[in-house]
Amino acid sequence: MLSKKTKYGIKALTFLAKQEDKTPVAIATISKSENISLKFLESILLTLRKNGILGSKKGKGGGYYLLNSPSNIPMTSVMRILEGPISMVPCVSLNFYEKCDDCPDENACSVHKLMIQVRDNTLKIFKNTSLADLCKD
Amino acid sequence: MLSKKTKYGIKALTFLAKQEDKTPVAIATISKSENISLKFLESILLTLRKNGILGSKKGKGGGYYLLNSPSNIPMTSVMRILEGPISMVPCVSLNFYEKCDDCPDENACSVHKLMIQVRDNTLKIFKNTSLADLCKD
DNA sequence: TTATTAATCTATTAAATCGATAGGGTAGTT
DNA sequence: AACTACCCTATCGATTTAATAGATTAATAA
Repeated sequence: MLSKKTKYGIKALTFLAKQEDKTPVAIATISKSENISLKFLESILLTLRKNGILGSKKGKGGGYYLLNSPSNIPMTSVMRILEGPISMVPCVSLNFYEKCDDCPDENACSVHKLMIQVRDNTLKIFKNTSLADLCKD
Repeated sequence: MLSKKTKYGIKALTFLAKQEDKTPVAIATISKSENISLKFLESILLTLRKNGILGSKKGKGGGYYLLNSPSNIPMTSVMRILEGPISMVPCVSLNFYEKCDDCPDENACSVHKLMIQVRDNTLKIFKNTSLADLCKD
C-alpha cells in the first residue's frame, strides 16, 4: 500500500507544478487546498527539499517551490524519496537491495522471479511519467 | 512492501506444487525446507485452506495439499488472499474499493491517475502467472 | 481395544515496527 | 514585529510477526 506520506507528497508537488509563476507557496496554502494535515505536510515537504526536489524560503512571502521544471521530475525520484524502494521485495530492489535471510538461492526463488516482473513494469511506468504528466487534464 | 506472510505463503505453495504426488505434506516439512517459522506457517496455510486453495488432512500422515492443479491457481487469487488489495491505493482497487477522505474528485487526482496505471500492469502480470509458472526452472 | 504418536486446529498474547499526527520551540526574512 | 520555514520530541494506533499453550483428530502399534 502507498503510504499517506507519498500520496500527500505527490499531491503537494502537483499543486506546486500547477502554479503559474514560481514564487514560493506557504505550507498552509497547500495544506488547506489539498486537505492535508499541516504538520504532516511540513515534514513531507522538508524531506523533498532535502532531496533536491524543492527549494524553500523563510519569512513573509516564503514557502516552497519546485527547483526544476515539472517535466524534468520523473516519478521514480519522487517515489524513491518518499516511499522508498519501488520493488515489493528488497531482494529485487535496484536502489535498496538486500539479501533475504531465508533464501539460499535467489534465482531459484519463486517469489523473486515473480517480483522482478512486477518491478520492471512498475519501474517503466514511473520512469515514463513526469510530474508534468500528472498535471495534464 | 510484500509482507512475509505473502512471501512465505507463495514459497509454501510452490513447494507443494513441486511435489510428485498429491499426498499431504506436513507443515514441519515445508517449514524446514523453506526456512519458515513453523507456527507462522501454520497460520498462513490455514488461511489458504479456508480460502479454497489448500486441503488438509489431520492425524498421522496428514498435512496440506493443493486442491487444484498449479496451472489453475492464478497469482491474483493468492495475492488477494494473503496480501489483500493489489492496488497501491484503495481508491483504485477493484475488489477492495474505498473512497479517499481528502479527495473531492477522484478523476482530478494525480495520484489516482498514476496508480490506475500501476494497478493495471501489476494485475496483468498476476493474472497471467499461475503457480505452475513459478515452478518452471 | 487401547495407548501412543503425529499432525492439524484454535486462541491468546507479546514484541517490535511503522504510520500518522500533535505540540512547542528556534531561527531566519521581510 | 510579524511571518514562515525548520527542528525535535512524544504519542497513539494499527499492523506484522511471531511465541506460547493447549485441544482435536487420525493413523498406527501394542
